[in-house]
Amino acid sequence: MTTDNSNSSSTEFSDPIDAVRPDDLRLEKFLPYRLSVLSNRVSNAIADAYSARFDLTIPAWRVMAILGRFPNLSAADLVEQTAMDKVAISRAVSILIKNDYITRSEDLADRRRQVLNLSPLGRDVYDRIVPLAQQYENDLMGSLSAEERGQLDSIIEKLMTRAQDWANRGLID
Amino acid sequence: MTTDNSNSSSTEFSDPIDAVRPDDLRLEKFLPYRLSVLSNRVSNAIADAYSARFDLTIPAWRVMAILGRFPNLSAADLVEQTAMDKVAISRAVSILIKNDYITRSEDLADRRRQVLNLSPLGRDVYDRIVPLAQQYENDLMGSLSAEERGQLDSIIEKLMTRAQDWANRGLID
DNA sequence: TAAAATTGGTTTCAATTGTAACCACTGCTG
DNA sequence: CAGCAGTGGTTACAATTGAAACCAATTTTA
Repeated sequence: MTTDNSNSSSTEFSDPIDAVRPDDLRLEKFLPYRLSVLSNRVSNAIADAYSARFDLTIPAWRVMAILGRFPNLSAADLVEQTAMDKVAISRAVSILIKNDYITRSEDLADRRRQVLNLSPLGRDVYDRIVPLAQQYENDLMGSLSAEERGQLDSIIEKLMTRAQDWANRGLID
Repeated sequence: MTTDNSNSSSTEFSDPIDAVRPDDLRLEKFLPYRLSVLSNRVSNAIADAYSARFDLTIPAWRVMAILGRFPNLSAADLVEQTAMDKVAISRAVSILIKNDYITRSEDLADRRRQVLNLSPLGRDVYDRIVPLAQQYENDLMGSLSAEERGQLDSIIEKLMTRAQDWANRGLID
């Protein structure tokens, strides 16, 4: 019920704002901008929560989130799973090891690889951080209807694919 | 259906998380994570385009986007319009002045303020950048149906509001 | 009307992040 | 096998970003 001002999607300007040049860009309606603001707000809030309670950065938390589900991964495996790059992983891992949240052991079969796992302490933290994360997620999702949640899911998927295409081939024009 | 019976506002944690291990968290379904990945992909692609063609960073571009629509703003006005902070604005402005994309003049009424405007060159660049930005936006939106575009608009609005609430009051728990 | 507090904006310094170079090891090719 | 390309991971260094201190002009207030 709160939702509607009329259909705000299309591009009609009957603006009161006199003499708006036809091709001005309205930043506040520009999707890349809005995504960026939204994502930053969300990430900052969560980053604060994690760092205050567990002394964890977001990259480090991501690594833990993956290791909690999938034991015995290497750094390279983490790169695959997290959309983070090698360097970020390497730094996150070294922090986590310093905190005794994860353990690192050599892979005997391939002495370049290191097998990573949550330590008992790390598992502990993981078990406490996951509900916190879920709380944030639920709170966020709680502002949407069940229907909207479904829509959002599929919309993000589509946008993600398109943006990925850009990275691969660039914007075609 | 799944996620809520608790009205999102309330503060009840009656969770029997005593002996029960929390569910694993699936990072790839976690909204904050997905937003972050999506936003980064989009921003990076666009940042590359801008910097390659106009030697502009995203913050600088944002400042131009606003000044193109609203002349005679001060840095403080820009802070209001862009969700960027003072420092970022100050840096963007100084780059833009160095490039001769904008002009800065003293406000006689208040000698702390500086009135900013696009220079003729800046207006020129603006007129070329806006269509490029719109092309990206259209391409992104092109992956959605008209209906989805409307849904996305209102969903973002809601999420934005919720995330803003966090910033103000923190997650209530 | 002289402090004191506020506002506009910049500078400084530390922390974060990205890029490239790098070392150690593996695996292939000849 | 020797040599060389590729992989796993870290290090070094530059660029970006954020937080706090700061200067100058303005407003408040006692």
